[in-house]
Amino acid sequence: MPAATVDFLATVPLFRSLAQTEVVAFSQLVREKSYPKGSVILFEDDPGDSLFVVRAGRVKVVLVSEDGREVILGILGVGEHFGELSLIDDQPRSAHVVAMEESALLVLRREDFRRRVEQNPAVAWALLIELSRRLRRADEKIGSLVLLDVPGRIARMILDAATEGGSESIEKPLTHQTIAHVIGASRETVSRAMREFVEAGWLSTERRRIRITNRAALEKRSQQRL
Amino acid sequence: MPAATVDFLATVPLFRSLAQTEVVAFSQLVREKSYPKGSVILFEDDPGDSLFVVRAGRVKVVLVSEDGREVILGILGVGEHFGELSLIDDQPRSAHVVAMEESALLVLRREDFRRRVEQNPAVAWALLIELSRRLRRADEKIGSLVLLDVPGRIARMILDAATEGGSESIEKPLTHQTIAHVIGASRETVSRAMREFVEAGWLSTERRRIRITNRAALEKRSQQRL
DNA sequence: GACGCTTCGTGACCAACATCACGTCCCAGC
DNA sequence: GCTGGGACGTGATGTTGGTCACGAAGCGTC
Repeated sequence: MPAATVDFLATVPLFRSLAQTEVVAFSQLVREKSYPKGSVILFEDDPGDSLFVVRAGRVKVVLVSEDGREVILGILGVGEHFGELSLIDDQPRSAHVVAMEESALLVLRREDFRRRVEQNPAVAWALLIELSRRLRRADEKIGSLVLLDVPGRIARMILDAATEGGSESIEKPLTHQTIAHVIGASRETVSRAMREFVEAGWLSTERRRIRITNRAALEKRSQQRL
Repeated sequence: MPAATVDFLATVPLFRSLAQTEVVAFSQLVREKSYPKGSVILFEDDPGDSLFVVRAGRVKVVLVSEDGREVILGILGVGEHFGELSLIDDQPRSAHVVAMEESALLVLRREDFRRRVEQNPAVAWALLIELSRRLRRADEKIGSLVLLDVPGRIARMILDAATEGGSESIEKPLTHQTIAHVIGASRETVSRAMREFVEAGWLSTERRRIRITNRAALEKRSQQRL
C-alpha cells in the first residue's frame, strides 16, 4: 500500500484523531477503486457491506422517485465518506450514490471495519461525532424545506457550501440543475432566483463558480420567508 | 434509586444490550424530573449538557421560524431519548423540545454519560445504531418533503406511525394540527386530505385515533405523486 | 347542564412554483 | 473553425396548497 494512502487517510476527519500506527493499519485494509463520471457506486436497497472514502472527485447521494425525479441528499468531496450506516446497523442502503465526476474511492469492508472499531474506541467516537453532524444538518434541511421559500433555501445552501470551503466563494462548480435537486425546486425557479441575487449585488457568478459579495444580506434572506 | 427505574431502563433500547450491573450503574446517575403539558424542556441554542429519557408522557422536537411557524422533527414516547447530540459533539442544541402531555423524564448529565460510554463500548455501539436509524429516517423525511405531495406525505406518516406501534392502528391520539406540523402542511389541507382517505375507505378515525383499513392503498399512495 | 377551549369542516381567494416551450450561449471535441 | 450537447434565460399557463374567515362539534371543568 503506497505511503500516499496513509498520508491521505491521516487527513480524513474520521481517522484524524488516531495514532499513526492505527492509520497505517487502516491503510492496509482498503483498496482503491475508480468510477467514471455518472456511474452508480451503489444502489438503494443493496445489502451493502462496505465503507467508502472519497479519494478524488465528487459523488452525490440521491433519492429517486418512481417517476424519475431526484433529490440530492448530499454532495461529498475529497476526504468525506459514505456507506457507514449499513455497516453499523446491517440495514440495506438507504439511497443511491453516483459519481458526479471521474472519482477514486477507498473501499473498506465491513468485517475489517468492525474489528478496528471494536478495538479502537477513538474511531467509534469519531463516528459518533460525524453522525451527529449529519443528523444536525439533516434536521436543518428539513427545517429549511418547510419553513423557507425557494430563494431562502438557495441563500442558505450557498452560505453553507461556502463556509464548508471556508471562504466567500465556492470552489467546486454547481449547475442550477444540481442546486435545484439539492433544495427541492425546479431548475427554472433556481435560475430566476439566482438572477435576482446577482442583480441585488449579493453574489456574482462566472463559469459556474459562485462568489458571495454580500454575506449579511444572504444571511438575512436565509432566515425569513417573504 | 427505586428499583422501578432500573427495570424501566432495562427496557430502553439504548441500554437494552447492557449487563444488569451496568444498568444499575446508570440508574444511579439519573434523576427524574417532571414537566407539565406545554412546557419547554430545552431551547435551541442552549449549551446543553444532559441526555433525557422519556419515562412517561410524550414530547415533540420542534424548529420554530422567526414568524412563529413550526416544524415537528420528531415525537418521542416512552423509552425514547433525546439530547445526546450535544453530549457527543459539544455543539449547542439544535431544536426546542416541548412536552406534549404531562411528562416525566430521566436526566443524565454529560460527565456521567461520557464516563460510562468510554468504559463500555456496548453503549457506544447502541448509540451508533440509534443515530443511524435517525439519520435514515431524516433522509427519508427529506425525500418525502420533496418528492411527495401532501396526501402522499400523510399516507407515509400514518404508515410509519402505525408500524411503530406494530399494528393497524395508532395508539396515541394525533390532531390534524400536529400531523400538519410533522409533514409541513397546513391544518386545513390535512383535514381535507384525511377526509378523502376516510371516504375512500383507506382508514377510519374515532376520537383522534386512526385505524388503517386499506394498507395497500395507502402504501401505493405514499409512493407516488398524482 | 352550561361555559370555554380546542379541534375540525369547508368555502373563497390568492401566491408561489412547477411545467412547457422555446431560444441563446458556452464550450469540447472533431 | 464548425458542430452538437449541456447549461442557462425567460415567457405563458396551470395547479397545489397556503391563508383567511367562519361555523359547528367535541370534551373537560366548574
